[in-house]
Amino acid sequence: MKWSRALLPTLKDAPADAEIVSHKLMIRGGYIKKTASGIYSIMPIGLRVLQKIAAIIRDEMNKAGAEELLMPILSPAELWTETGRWSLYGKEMMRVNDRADRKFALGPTHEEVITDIVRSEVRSYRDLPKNLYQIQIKFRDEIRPRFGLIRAREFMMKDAYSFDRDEKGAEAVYAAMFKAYENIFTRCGLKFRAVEAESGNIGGSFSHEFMVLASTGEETIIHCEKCGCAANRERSGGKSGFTGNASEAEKPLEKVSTPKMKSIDEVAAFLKKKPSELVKTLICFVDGEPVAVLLKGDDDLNEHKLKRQMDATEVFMADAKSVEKLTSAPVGFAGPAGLKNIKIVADESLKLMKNFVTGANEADTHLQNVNHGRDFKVDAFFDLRFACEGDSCVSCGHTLNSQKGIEVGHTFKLGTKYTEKMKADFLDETGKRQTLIMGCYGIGVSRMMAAAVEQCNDAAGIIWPLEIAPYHAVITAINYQDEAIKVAADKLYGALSAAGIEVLLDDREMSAGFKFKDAELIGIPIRITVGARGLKEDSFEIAVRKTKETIMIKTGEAVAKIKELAAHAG
RNA sequence: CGGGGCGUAGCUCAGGUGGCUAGAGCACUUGCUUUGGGAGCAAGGGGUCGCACGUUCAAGUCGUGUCGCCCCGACCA
Repeated sequence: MKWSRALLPTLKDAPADAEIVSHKLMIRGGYIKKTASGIYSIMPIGLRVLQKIAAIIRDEMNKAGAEELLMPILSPAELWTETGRWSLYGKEMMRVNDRADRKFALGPTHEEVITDIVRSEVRSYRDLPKNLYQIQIKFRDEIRPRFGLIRAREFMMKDAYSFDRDEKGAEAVYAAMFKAYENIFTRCGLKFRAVEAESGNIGGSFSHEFMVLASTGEETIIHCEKCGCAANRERSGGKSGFTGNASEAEKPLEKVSTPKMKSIDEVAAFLKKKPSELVKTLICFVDGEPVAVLLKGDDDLNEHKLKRQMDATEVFMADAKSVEKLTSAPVGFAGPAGLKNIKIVADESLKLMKNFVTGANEADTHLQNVNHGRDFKVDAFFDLRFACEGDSCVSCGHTLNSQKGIEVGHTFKLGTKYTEKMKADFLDETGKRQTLIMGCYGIGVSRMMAAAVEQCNDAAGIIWPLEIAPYHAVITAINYQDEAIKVAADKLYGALSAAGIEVLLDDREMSAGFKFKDAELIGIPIRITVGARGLKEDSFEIAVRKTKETIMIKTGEAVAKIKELAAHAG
């Protein structure tokens, strides 16, 4: 492609509304253009990247025995009603009515649709297993779209759905998908980590997330270098090194005035204590019931753990009004002692604590030397805190590290969650009706493009891994108006194209510096400079974007060298 | 949905206590010069100042409403 003919608008300044590096660089590099909030047009070179990622995904999915299909973007309300998700999904699912006023959803995911297809076509164990996938636009009306393609409302997704006759089969396909995912991210040239995860809205029994590692990622991964286990911060159950003071004698309860001290840090500083000597009391609603949750002052509540431990479907923090009503004190002064009509659950660390500080359920007042058993009764102890760096690994005891990542893939073992409700079953060898066992496997294709940029960039711009770069090479023709340069550049362009190298020829009437900056901004892995200086020596200059390494090469050897570089860069 | 902010040229942004013809840089067009790190000179084109209503002799500027966009939070691939 000749640059002068491409729609490839680069920008010196990033638009004011771009916040993170991938968003800025993709807009500046002409990869994407915002059409509405959270809705982007993919510009030509952006599409090239997306298609390369998609091609790798297709290849690995096909190799793993999956079969591609394409489902409609609109799905009828009736299917969603069958699983209950028409009402459960909430506003994130965009709903539309057709001319006859029939209700449809803009597909945020396709479990219902695929299950409907499979239940009507699969009747016998002989038809199993099945693993079907599509690469398609999804729409989720996000509460707050942000970060460009990282959290867009409309996005490209690969979603696969497997159907098996038994657990053994389901686990085998899950393992195959896991392996395929590892291959996909590796082939795309990305550093990533697979972690244990919460299954969230989709549901199911277990699940993994695939994180592209990037310091700017929103997700926190807790992992163990020694045994290799890794989990999303929400899921991770590290053991804290907290030893407590359980052997201390119980001291008499004491009321202290703490005017306007609401936060743990304020109270701790005021009482000259460490935050870990305080206990925070959080009022939550667990399936509508108020619950007081106690944690060591420097720990944070992991609501997912609370939800799981209490076998609840919905957990949220109480609003200020409810807190005041339940504790008869303003927010910031809640404590377990004296609480009535409310269940009290505590993190396990409290077992090790004596003579701690809590709120007094009274404005501007805290209690010192509080002890459970004596001053209040804990209904249950659970692991409720967020694991953090420095905790020790539950499986091997080694110290845990944390990393930031961007979630680009998610695999779920769904079991019969959908197939049961939708009566998707088959007859086994004995003629008995059995429910299909399902799994689902997603990759955010467009998010992956953004995550790659987030992982691979420098001050000058994007640094694409070769496998997903829009072009392998760019020929920067300095002064293309000069006949000798034009001839040399055109010849090289033709030779590279013939050799299967995807190459962009910068034939614009721009100054050299401008073209260099543009080439670096859009992130093409290999740049070949064709200019008078090199031609005098019958040479071109080759520059590798990633290493900034430059070499002079005789014009006749350029194609071979570039082919070699392209092969190695991967 | 709660809190905050912003809408002026393709992009970044001035102007804002009302005042006559709305500005700058970058980008764009033409010409000349230039050509190995975001070139120089000259001449140009481009705006219903988000939209509506109101106040006023007069609104980019003040008021009300509305729409859009962004940030923080709750929520999430």
